[in-house]
Amino acid sequence: MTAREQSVMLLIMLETPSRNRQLERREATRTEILTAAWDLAGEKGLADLTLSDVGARIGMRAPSLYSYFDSKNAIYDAMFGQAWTGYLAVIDSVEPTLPRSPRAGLKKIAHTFFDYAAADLARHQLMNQRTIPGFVPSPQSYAPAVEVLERTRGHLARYGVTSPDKFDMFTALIGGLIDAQQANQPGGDRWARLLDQAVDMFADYAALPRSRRRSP
Amino acid sequence: MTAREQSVMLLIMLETPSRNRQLERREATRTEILTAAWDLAGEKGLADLTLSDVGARIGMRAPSLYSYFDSKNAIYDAMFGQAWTGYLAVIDSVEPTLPRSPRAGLKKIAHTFFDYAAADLARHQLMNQRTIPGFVPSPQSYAPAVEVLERTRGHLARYGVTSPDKFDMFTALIGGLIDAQQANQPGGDRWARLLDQAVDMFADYAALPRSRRRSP
DNA sequence: GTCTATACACCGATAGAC
DNA sequence: GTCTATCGGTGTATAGAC
Repeated sequence: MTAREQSVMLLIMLETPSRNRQLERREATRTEILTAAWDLAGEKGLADLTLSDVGARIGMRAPSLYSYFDSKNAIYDAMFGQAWTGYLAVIDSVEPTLPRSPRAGLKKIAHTFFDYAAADLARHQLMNQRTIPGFVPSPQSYAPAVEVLERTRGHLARYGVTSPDKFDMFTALIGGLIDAQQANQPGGDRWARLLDQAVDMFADYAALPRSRRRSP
Repeated sequence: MTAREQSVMLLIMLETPSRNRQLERREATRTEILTAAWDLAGEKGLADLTLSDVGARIGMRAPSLYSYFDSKNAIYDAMFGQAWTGYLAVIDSVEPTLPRSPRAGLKKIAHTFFDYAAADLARHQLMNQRTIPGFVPSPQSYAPAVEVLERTRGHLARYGVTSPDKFDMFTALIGGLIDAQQANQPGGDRWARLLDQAVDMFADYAALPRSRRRSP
């Protein structure tokens, strides 16, 4: 390390306290904006989100939001990242309790994802549909989505579902139940009730053992 | 029939030719508007449809469209009706060629619906998702959607799928493949390839015969 | 550095001239 | 029936107050 590098580092260290407080305040406001955005997306619909409404909800004018986000699409992008990061946290909390039995495990995974998607239509649309024209998540925001996919792939592999086609079939099946529920009867349980049957149907197709009493 | 009623009727009959021409012209313009709307929805996204663009495409100003539709939502509504009426026509043409075998029949139905939905993302979103906040189809436009559902229910019943739960499972399964394809890889075939496997999986679950050689 | 004020181009919708 | 003009909105951008 050169002398110049040392002095630069010292400067950074000295500045760090106030700098951290600024960054923390900024991050807190960003979070406040996103919370307001989620609320409004839930109330008025994802596509009807307006910067005026978001600003008004936290005592700000619309243009002030541009101090925290580059554009409206940047807000959608941050929401996209939050949604998938949030589900990653759900996975973290559920993972230790996953049962050993393949069918029970797949059911737990299916219910967990279904419940997360069904709890918020706007979030589901942002995560899993192309509701906002032209919206493409940034690599940063897409990363947690990829990690969710990889983690889920690992879980299914542990249960004996190794082929990519079967994995795609599983996600499409559960996603189909979610989409049907959200599109035709949001808040209801007409398709939610079918989750366990769906998993058993898939498990038979994937030739997973029926129960621990069966052959390996 | 009173004399007054007779004269009124005569008046109507005399007026009918020109009146019909007016109505036909009006209907032609409405169709022209909807065609332009479909094109633009496909190019810019369903939610980014604007009346200015629609009007410009047919040599009209935006306000002039209000002579043919009460609102932008009324245009969406008419498009919704067209989409489902169009699929009803597809059903009409496919119905006579439906195979006797349950599995082959279900596969034909699945492929037919998949292809129709996959051919147009905007149409799929309007038909099967809640992309436009607050949009609720009118009873008039919803009618063909209901008829499609009833017709399909009849087809599945003919193949031995009679329980409502199994019918919901089938539509969710095929819909899930469509949604996955449209959301993750529009225009591709990663989930389309799985259609036949999906139908077989469902047929096993619904305990449909494997082939004509089997027991009844 | 953060926010307000202001401006721009565009949206859906309405009123009224022709 | 189609137009222009207009209204209250929108997302976006910048200038400048504090």
